[in-house]
Amino acid sequence: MKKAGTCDLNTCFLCQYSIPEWIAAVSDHRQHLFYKKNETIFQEGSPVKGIFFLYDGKVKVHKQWGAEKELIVRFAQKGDILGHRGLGSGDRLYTVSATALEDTTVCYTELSFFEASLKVNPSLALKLMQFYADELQEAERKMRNLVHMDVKGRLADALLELSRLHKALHFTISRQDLAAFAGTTYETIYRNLQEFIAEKLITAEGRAITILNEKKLRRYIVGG
Amino acid sequence: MKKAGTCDLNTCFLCQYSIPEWIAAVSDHRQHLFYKKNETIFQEGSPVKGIFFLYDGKVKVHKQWGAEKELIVRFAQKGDILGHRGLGSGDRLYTVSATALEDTTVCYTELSFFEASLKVNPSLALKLMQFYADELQEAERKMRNLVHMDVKGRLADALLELSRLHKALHFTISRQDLAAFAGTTYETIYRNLQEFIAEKLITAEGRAITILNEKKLRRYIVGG
DNA sequence: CGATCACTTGAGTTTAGTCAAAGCGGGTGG
DNA sequence: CCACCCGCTTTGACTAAACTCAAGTGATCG
Repeated sequence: MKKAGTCDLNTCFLCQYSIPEWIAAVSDHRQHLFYKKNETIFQEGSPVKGIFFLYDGKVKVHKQWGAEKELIVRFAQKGDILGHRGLGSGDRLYTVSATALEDTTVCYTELSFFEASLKVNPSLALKLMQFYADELQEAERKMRNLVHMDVKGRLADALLELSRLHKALHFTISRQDLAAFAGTTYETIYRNLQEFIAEKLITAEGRAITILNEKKLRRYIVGG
Repeated sequence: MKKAGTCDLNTCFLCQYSIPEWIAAVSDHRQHLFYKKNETIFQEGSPVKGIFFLYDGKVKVHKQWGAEKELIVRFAQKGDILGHRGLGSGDRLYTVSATALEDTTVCYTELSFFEASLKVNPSLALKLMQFYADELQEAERKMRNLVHMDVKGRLADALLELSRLHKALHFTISRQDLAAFAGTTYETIYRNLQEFIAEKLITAEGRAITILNEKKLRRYIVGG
């Protein structure tokens, strides 16, 4: 990780919702940090120091289980907030890790300054609240899927979500990460991807995946 | 559901965090509603009209899957907020249902008034944000458990959480609900409960469950 | 007294997780 | 240049957890 220049005011959450009186303070308190591919931005269990806004790059947010296993909770895109799970009422420890999937630039703010911003700026707090509400809904939808859908359905859901995130039918992801995102194992993902390829719903060349038939893919998500 | 009297100012979230100028308005805009056991408070998929605060009773918050299957997302206790998932940025539809587990009184507020309160009262918004952050953490922890823990571990976790919610080692819950909470089926829960009983970690008389050995129960939650 | 409903138990099936091994570049250093 | 090693992919075989189905049991209620 190394430091870099400053952030244009309209990319991140914090800046977009800054009230005029506060813009100067925001400029003073934020800094740009640069992370290389595969570098850890923060680690589950370590104390929360600050909040990150993703300025450029891709980041996975994941929870560990034992040494080997993980669950990817979310992929963050440009403009997204990172580290906000630390704002709860419990211990100030990260409950997830964040790892750069490509070279990534973030806009970083000390926790204390961010909390001060929230107090001073109700519309920021409101916006953040809304963001949480959305994340919570999504998390609960995923929980239901994990319980009631089979792996193939979850994989279809994961692929469609990735496509939505990238705003394209084509994107890149390792099978390992796909497995951790769909909540299953490498081999199972491998076999199910093969099936989707055989059905001509997708193509895959290494990590590059293209969705060919979104509609049929979506059928796997229905269930009862 | 029928209407009832008014709410003492200190039970719910909304009232506790009311700023002085707003208390009169809060009094005008809230009302008490009474729900009988098993009555639906709101239904997944229907439009969000307002926010509820649980004044007395127990409520399950659940997501449906097909006709038969459900997942219980959370049990609400006195003072808890209900319906807050509707505050996200998407459609204003409930993404979960809420059903009274016993006779229940709630303090109800129109959505528009609640949103106005949030704008006027930053500490309410902040408090709610923190609440969401906690819920999100918990939801993500549960997701990880669903993926990586076996049923016995999830049941142990569910039992301990219920005990924590009731602030007692003794509580009452149907096996059906226990299954929906742990993300599994009736029969599987039944068999695993038998095992816990055989190991003298709990007792169960019908729906009444008592935890005998919290420490050993907790061991089932560890995993890797 | 029959019907209904939840509880209890057994048996069979299935999905997906585990383990193991072979294949396949691609890069590195001898 | 070749041999080797590493990491990822591919595939097969086995295993086990837990879901499903089905049927028996017992209690309750009209």
